Amino acid sequence: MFSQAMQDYLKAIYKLQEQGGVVSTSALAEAMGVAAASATGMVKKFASLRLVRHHPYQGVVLSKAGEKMALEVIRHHRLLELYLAEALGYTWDKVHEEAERLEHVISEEFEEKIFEALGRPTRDPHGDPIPAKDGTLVVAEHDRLSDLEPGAMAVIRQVSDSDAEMLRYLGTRGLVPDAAVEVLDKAPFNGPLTVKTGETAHVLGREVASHIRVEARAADEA
Amino acid sequence: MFSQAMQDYLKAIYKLQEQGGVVSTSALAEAMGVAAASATGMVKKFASLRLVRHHPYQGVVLSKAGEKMALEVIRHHRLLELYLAEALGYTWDKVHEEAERLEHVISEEFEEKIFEALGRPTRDPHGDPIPAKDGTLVVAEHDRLSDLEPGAMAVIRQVSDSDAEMLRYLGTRGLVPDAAVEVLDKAPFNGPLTVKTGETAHVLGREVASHIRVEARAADEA
DNA sequence: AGATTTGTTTAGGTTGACCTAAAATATCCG
DNA sequence: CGGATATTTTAGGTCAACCTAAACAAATCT
Repeated sequence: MFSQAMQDYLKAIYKLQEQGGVVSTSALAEAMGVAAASATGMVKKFASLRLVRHHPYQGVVLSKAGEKMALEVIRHHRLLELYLAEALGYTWDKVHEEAERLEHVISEEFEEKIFEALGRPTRDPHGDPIPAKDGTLVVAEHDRLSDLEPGAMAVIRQVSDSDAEMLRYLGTRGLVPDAAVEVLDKAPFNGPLTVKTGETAHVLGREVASHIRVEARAADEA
Repeated sequence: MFSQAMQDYLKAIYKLQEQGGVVSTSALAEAMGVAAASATGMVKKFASLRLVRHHPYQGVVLSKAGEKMALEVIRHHRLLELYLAEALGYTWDKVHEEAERLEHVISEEFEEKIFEALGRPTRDPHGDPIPAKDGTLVVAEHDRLSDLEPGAMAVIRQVSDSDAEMLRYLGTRGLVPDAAVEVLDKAPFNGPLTVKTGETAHVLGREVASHIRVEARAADEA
């Protein structure tokens, strides 16, 4: 019985850890949209619950238990996104927000039901891996756009009839187009992504039907 | 932006009003499982928001606005129950609990999607009417078991392969079998319900496939 | 190394929803 | 009618999650 707030904090720590490596209290506060003091308080609580290890000024690290809890929430989130899109015909730009609220209240049974209904998927619509029930998560090489080589091509599965909608959605995921620049600045190359329609292709190790393509280019080409 | 607690209070007031007529603060507290003082506080808040009219010692009455909000939550609840059962294969005994949590977080869009997916239903699996989006609710004659004439017959739609499960579920809804006695004590007749299997029939104004039947009998017959 | 900048924590306060105990106010009944 | 009983409200407190402002500690720059 962990509060919604706690679940959100765990998820945020996990995501920051995944991207940045070191997670400072202030980065956490920033990500959560709360004051630094609030993050400190929550970190102390987590530390006392052994969900994180905390070395002041050096960041927090999720313990095995903490990571597992974070992954449970993320599993819920990704399964929900997929379910909303596939089963209820949500457009991708709406899926995230709805899943954000539902992820905290669905039962294990609900999770199980949609998991089965979707045919036991292992990746969500954007190619992000869905953690297993046991807290296992396999992150493949080149899973993230920011890991792509210059000139590599990433194809994102079709979302809806409206490309604009999908792009807006990807924007909220920090990928395209504004946020992409930000993400890519930390990547091995620098430069804008160009976005245009394409056709079916293999993407991130998996064949998908698609008509939208995200091309990564080196900065000088732009 | 009304809190989950407030939504639950509104729903509780609505239900009490529907059954009992007069809703005292203590009855509300009882229904909500909180101390009387807590109910008083919430009632005062509602009164200041013009969601209820409150005449101390004479009970609270939902205003038009309050009733509309209550019905929105109930609509969510009933649509969810139906969806969980029909689309995800939930057994009836699990449906209520899950809907109870989901009802507070789904968006209007989610509501709309499942409403359409279900073919714009007007009644939930137990025959309870589903309020319309605009807060309209038609309560047909004899909609409730407790309104039935002695000897009348109510058929409840099939739930799962396990009759026991369904009966347990109905129990939580205050209908069968323990709770039924309580409800029926306030009804025009007195006595136990006998519950046994039957076959397809018209029920509460609507034809349903069923193999479970709830028979209401007058006390002297029992 | 010392001072400034940056990041972190502490101290103290607010809010919403709850609680218990005590006080106030109706209702009921002889 | 007046007191016993029941209901309702007030008063004061707790807890979780947030806040601001101030104190403190580390890192960084010259």
